[in-house]
Amino acid sequence: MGGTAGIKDVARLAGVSVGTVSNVINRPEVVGEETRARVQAAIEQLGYVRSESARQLRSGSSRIIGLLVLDLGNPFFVSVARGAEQAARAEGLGVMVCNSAQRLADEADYLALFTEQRVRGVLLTPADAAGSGASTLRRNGVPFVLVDRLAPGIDACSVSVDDVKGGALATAHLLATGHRRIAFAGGRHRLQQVADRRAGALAALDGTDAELLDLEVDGLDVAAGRDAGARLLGVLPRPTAVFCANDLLALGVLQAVFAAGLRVPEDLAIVGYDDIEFAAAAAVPLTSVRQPAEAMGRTAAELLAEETGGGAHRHRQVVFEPELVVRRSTLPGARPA
Amino acid sequence: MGGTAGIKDVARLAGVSVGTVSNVINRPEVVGEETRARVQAAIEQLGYVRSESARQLRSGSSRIIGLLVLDLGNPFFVSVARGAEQAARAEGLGVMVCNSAQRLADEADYLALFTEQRVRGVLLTPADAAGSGASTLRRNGVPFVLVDRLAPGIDACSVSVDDVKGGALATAHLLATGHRRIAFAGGRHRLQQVADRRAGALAALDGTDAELLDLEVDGLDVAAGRDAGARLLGVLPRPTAVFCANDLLALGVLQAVFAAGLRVPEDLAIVGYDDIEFAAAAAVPLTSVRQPAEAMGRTAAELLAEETGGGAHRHRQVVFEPELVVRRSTLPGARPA
DNA sequence: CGGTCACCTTGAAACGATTCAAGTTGTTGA
DNA sequence: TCAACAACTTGAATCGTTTCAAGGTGACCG
Repeated sequence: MGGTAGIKDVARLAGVSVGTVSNVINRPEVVGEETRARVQAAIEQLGYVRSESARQLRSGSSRIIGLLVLDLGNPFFVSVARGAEQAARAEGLGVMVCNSAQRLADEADYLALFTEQRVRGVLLTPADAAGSGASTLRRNGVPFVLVDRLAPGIDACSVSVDDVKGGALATAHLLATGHRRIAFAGGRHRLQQVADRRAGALAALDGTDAELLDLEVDGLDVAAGRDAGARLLGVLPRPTAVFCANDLLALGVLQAVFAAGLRVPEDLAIVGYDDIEFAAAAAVPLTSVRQPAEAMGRTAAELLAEETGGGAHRHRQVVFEPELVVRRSTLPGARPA
Repeated sequence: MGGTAGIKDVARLAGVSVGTVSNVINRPEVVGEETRARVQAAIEQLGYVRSESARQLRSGSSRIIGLLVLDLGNPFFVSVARGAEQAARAEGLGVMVCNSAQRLADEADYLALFTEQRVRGVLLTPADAAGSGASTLRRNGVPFVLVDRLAPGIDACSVSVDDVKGGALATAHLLATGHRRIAFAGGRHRLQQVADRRAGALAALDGTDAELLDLEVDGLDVAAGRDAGARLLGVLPRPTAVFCANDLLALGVLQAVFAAGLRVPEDLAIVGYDDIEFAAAAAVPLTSVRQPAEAMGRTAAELLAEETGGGAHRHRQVVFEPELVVRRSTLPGARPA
């Protein structure tokens, strides 16, 4: 036992050549039945485990794909990862999940790690609008699929959701329920997704008498939401609704509203984005824009598998549709006049 | 460019031997200044990236550690992963995060993947009480640290929290706020953590006139909690409080209570476990038992680094203390007589 | 009986790095 | 002038696989 037995040891014990052992492992059908059994027995007996690095070095291809997500603390990305993992397993591939936490430096580090590992390919949720990560990969010849992001001008596959439309859906809903003074928690964030959702909101507002108040945030998590919520409540005249760039922010805003002794949706209506599971379980169940997270992960992994699978492949841009889920946090009803 | 330049190409371009290039990369201080600059330039120019599999094959040691968690959908484990990642980076190591989803078959698959990769070591949250994963790793000579689990009888490091104590804390709190009929959502689950929390609850109840009702669950997520909650409300006489094996269950129970038109804590008090961020943001903020998730991940990675770092090492069992965080879901007050 | 074929097995040449004993310079001190 | 030494560089051996041309055997056919 011990991880130290090599293919040579197996060959010696079974009384065959190393080539035959390799065949038993990789192309059992070409090996004679009796020989195969003898080799299998030797493998068992020695506890032989093949060295993936040697395999990869010689054969040139890796069995793992890298997945770099923007924020593992956001259940949305966890769902994406789950979907990717499922699809990858179906192809016999492993997934190495890493978290850039929206830091460009970390993104670069992980991409370098992936490149050194010669992973089969990378599923990337880019941390910046410029797409520096994508160009690094391109330069190094690493196949990749952009996730949660269109790839305009970048010659690659991508899987995304129409965020402009999502932002418009959310905002149209707020308009329809009578709001005219609406805040956008997300401000002028550098993430494309946030900018798109905001653009959708502006588009929905266009031609109405309603106005949008930009509320800067300094992260996209619950803590940032609490902070933004507290600031929002100080704004006069106070907006009657807030559209948050994601559900984590929305949950934070909700906490801030409660901490101030106010009510949702009476004093402030809230719309989130992503429809994570916790949005439905919140203090006041959150209206949110749902994205098909698992399907995105799955599709991305499938596109990558196709691209690196040897067959024909043309880059594709898969765009999913967002869907508004209305819950109590925007329930029309008694609001200040 | 392209990922195809090897160390030989660099050597040729720089007009030196491959040994020197290797030295520039790994031991720059032994190379003459002028040569080093020339080699660096060649590396840049060719976009050379060293092949990790070749490096690993020859040098025998990998730069990545595997982390296999029970449930990535549980923010508790995401925090553990974050902690592990931090510590790993500090040691110059990468982390490959995988999700066994509590399925033994998946656990086995991922451990096999880690073993083939010859990872530096594995951080394992075992999916069964028997510790089959641990013995697989032991048999293959892969160093590992158990996470969120004591290692009784297993000769390995471990990082855990005193779950019996946590269960006792939660239950003592319920007793102190007047409850006598308490349900335990988690039933006779095969996970050691769940069993321990239940044991702690029983211990706290010992010698009192209170009773514990086992409520089976068929997962440890929000959906299972909703289901268990619905069943709980049908039990007569209805328990006045429920202690849930984790916060996801608790959030699900909370939803079920609301769906039935009842109130928390008046009709049912709820205590969760883990104190995930969403517990505080819930419909009714949840009382919960906090575990130092990031510290656990960090410590586990450090122990592994020490064990595989070459220096002296003796296996250690690090046990953290749980801490009760009281919130509104158990606020003493009007309860049915 | 020779030729063909199917079937199985062999063994050596990669893959791309690291390592290390040995070699080459250049400098210093006696 | 030479020995000793420091500073740097070299190139071959090696890690554990996969791959593949070539070899061996026996069966079958004409």
